[in-house]
Amino acid sequence: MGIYERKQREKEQRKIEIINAARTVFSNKGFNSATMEEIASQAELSPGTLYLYFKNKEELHTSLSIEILKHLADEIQTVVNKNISVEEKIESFYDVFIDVYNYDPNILINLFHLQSGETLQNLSDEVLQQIKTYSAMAHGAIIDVVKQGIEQGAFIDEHPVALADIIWASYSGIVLWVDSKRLLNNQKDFVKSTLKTAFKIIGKGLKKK
Amino acid sequence: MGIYERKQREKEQRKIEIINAARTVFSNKGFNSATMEEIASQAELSPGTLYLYFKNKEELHTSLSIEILKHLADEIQTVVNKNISVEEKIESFYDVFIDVYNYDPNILINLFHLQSGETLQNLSDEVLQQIKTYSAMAHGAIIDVVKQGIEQGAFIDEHPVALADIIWASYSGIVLWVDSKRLLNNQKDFVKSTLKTAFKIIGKGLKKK
Amino acid sequence: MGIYERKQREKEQRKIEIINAARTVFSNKGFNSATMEEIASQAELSPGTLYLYFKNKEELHTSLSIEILKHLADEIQTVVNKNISVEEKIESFYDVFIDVYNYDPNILINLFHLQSGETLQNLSDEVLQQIKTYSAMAHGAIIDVVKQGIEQGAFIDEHPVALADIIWASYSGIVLWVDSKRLLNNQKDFVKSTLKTAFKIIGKGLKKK
Amino acid sequence: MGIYERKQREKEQRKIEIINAARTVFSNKGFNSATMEEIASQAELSPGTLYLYFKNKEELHTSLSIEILKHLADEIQTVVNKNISVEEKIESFYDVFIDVYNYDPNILINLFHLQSGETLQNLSDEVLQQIKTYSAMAHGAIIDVVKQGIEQGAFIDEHPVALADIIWASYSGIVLWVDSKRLLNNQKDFVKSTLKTAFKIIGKGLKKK
DNA sequence: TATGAATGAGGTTTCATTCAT
DNA sequence: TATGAATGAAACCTCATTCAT
Repeated sequence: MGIYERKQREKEQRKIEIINAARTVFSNKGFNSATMEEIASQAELSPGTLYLYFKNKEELHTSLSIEILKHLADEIQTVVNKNISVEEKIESFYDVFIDVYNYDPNILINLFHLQSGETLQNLSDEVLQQIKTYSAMAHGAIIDVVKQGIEQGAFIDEHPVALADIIWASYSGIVLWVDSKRLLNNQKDFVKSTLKTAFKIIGKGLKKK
Repeated sequence: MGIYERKQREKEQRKIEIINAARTVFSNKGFNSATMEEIASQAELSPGTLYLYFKNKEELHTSLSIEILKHLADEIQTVVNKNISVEEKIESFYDVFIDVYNYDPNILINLFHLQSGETLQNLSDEVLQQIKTYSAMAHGAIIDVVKQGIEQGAFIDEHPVALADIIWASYSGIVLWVDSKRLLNNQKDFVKSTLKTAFKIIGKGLKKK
Repeated sequence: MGIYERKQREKEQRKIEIINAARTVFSNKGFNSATMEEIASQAELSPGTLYLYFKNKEELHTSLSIEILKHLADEIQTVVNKNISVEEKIESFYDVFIDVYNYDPNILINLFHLQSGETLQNLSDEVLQQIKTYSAMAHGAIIDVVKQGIEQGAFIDEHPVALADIIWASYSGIVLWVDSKRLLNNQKDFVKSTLKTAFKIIGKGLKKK
Repeated sequence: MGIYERKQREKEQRKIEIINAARTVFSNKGFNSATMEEIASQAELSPGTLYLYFKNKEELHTSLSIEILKHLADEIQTVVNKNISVEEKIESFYDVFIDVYNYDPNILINLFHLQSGETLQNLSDEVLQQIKTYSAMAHGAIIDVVKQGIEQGAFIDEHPVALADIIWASYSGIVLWVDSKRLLNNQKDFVKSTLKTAFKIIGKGLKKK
C-alpha cells in the first residue's frame, strides 16, 4: 500500500470517527440544538477540523443519512439476492428494518429531517447525488421484489413503485410514530411488535388471493 | 353581542391571522429558517405583537399542528359516527386523510417536526396537554373502529392499538415519503394514488379471511 | 370643597396608590426587573394609566425616593424642634432612621439607586428640584443641630456639613451593608443593633471632650 | 516559558483588557445603559468574544467588583500586619480606602450595585463564592484589628463584627453620598476630607476612655 | 493537517411607551 | 380619565464558520 493510499485510508477513518460523534450528538440533541463544538468535542477534535472533512453542519448531518441509506441499500440487496420466495423476501425486509432500528433508533429522525424540504437547499450537488443514488438503490431493490411477485402472479397487480413506497413509508412512519408516542406518553417501546404486525398485514394485503 | 364578546372574538380572529401567516412562512422556509419578523410582517403586525398571543416561536409553530390535529380528530369522529360497516369506515379514513393533505400538504411536516423530540421541552404544559388530547382523540376514534371490526369478527385478532398505529403511521409515512420523492426528483405528486393503494392493501390485510 | 379641589384630591390619592404599588414591586424586583405592567397590575390599573400620572418609569421610581425624603425631612425637623439637648437630638435621629427602616427596608436601595448617576439624566427638572429641596431640608436639619452643638461648645469644631454628612452617610451605608450581608450569607438582620452602636460611637466621637 | 504558559498568560491578559474596557463603559453609563457591544468596541473586540471570557453581562460586571474587593482585602491585610498600634491601624485604613477611591471612584457604585439584591441570581456559584471569600477577607482583617483593640483594652467593649461593620459601611456610605452630592449639586469633591473627619470621629468614638 | 480563538451576523425576546377607543 | 392592544427599538447572546499559527 503506497503512502497516498494510506493517507486516503486515514482520512476515511477520521471521517467515520466524526460521523460517529455527530450521530451521538444529533441523536441526543436534534439538528438545531446540536453544536459543531459539541460534535468536535465528542470526536476529540477541534471545531475547525470538522470543516476540513465536511463543508458545513448541514452536510455533516446529511452524511449520517447517506451512511445509513448505503447500509440499508446493501442489506436489502442481500435479501433480494437470496434464493427464497418473494413472500419470504418481503418478510425478510422486516429483519433488515429492525436491524437498522436497533443500530440507531434515531437514525430515521435524521432521514426525515433530510426530507423536510428545509434542508435540501444547502446541500452540494455531490451529496445530493449520493442521496438520490443510494435512495434509488434501496428502493429499487424493493421494487424488484415486488415486480417479481407480480410477474409470478403472487402479488396484486398494482404499480410496483407504489407498492414499494407503501412498504418503505409505512416502515418509516411506524418508527417515527411509535417512537413519538413513547416520548410523549412515557410508554414502552412498541416499535418492533407494531412493525411485525404491519408486515403481516401488508404482506397479506399484497397477496393476490 | 356585548363589548366583551366582541373583544374576545377580535382576539380570536387576530390569533387566527397570526396562525395563517405562520403557516405560510413555516411552509416556505421550515421551522429554523422562518423568522418571527417575517411572520409578523406577513401578518402585517409588529414582532412584539406575536408574543402577546404566543409564548414563543416554538409554541406558535406547535399551534399549527394543534389546529390540524383538532380538525383531524373531528373528521375522524364524524366517520366513526356514520352508519356504515367497519370496512367502509376504514375506507372513509382515506378521504379524511386526503382532505387534510389537500388543506395543507406541509402541515404534516409540522406534525413530524413536533414529534422529533427536539421540540417537546419548550412547550407550555397547556399546549402539551392539547396535543396529547387531540392526538388521543383522533387515534382513539380509529382504535374504536378497529375494535368494532374485531368484535364483529371482520378484522384479524390483533392488538387494536397496534392496528390503529399502523393505519395512522402508514398514512403519515406515505405523505412524508412521497412528498420528499417529489421534491428530490421533481416527480409528480403521487401521494393520493399511493395512499389509495395503501388503504386497499391495509384494508385487505385487516380482513379476517 | 369645590369640584376642582375634589378632583385634585382624587388625583393626589390615585398617585399615592400608584406609588404604593410601585414600592411593592420595586422592592421585590429591583428597578430593572420591575415592569410597568406589573406595577399597573398591582395598582389594579392599566399600564397606560400610569403615564397619566408619571412621565416615565424613572420618574415613578424617583417619586418613591422623594416621598421618603419628604418623610425623613419632616421627622428630622420634628426632632430639631424639640426642647432637648443637642446630644439628645443626635440620639433621637437614631429613632427616626430606624422608623424609616421599619417603614420599608428597601427604601434605601431606592435612594441609592437614585444616586447612582445612571439615573440622574432622565429626570425632569421639576423632579430634580424636588429631590434637591427635600434632600437639603433633611440634611439641613441635621446640620442645624450640629451647628448648635458646636456653638454650645458641646461638639468638636469641624465643618458642620461634613459632620452631618458623616451621620447621614454612615446610616445609609450601614443599612445597605448589613442588609447585603444578610442576603449574601443568610444572616440575621443586624441593622438595628449595628446602627445603635454606630450612633453611640459617632455620638461619642462628636463630643468635644 | 512554554507555549501553554504563554497562551495562559495571553488569555489572562485579554481578560484584563476586557475588564478595563468594561470599567470604562460601566463607569460612564451605569450597568443598564452600558451595552455589551459598546464594551466590545471599547476593548477592540467583537461582542461574541466577550462571551468567551465571561458568562454574561452580569458576570462581567461583577468581576469589576471582585477585582477591587481582592485589592482591598490585600491592602487591608498589609495594614493589619504592620507593627503599629491598633489606633494607628484604624487610622491607616483611611489611607487604604482613599487609595481605592483614587483608583476608581466609580468602583464603589459597582460594589453597591452588586449588593442590591437584584443581581445575586444570575451569578455563577464560582463568582458568588469569590465575592464571599474576598469580602470576608477584607472584613475579617478589620475585625481582627478591632478585636486586638478590645483585648488590649484600647477600644470599647462592643461586638467586634458590629464595629467593623460600622467602619466599613460608613466608608462606603460616605463615598456614595458625597459623590452623589457632587453630581447633584455640582459641588467639589469632598469625599476625602469628609472621610478624614469620619475616621477621626469614629476613631475617637472607639476609644475606651 | 490540526488548532481554537475570534468573529459578527442575525435571531428571539422584552417592555417602556403610545394612542385609538 | 382610563384602557390595553399594539408597537418597535434595541439588547443580549449564540454559534457556524474562518484563519493565523
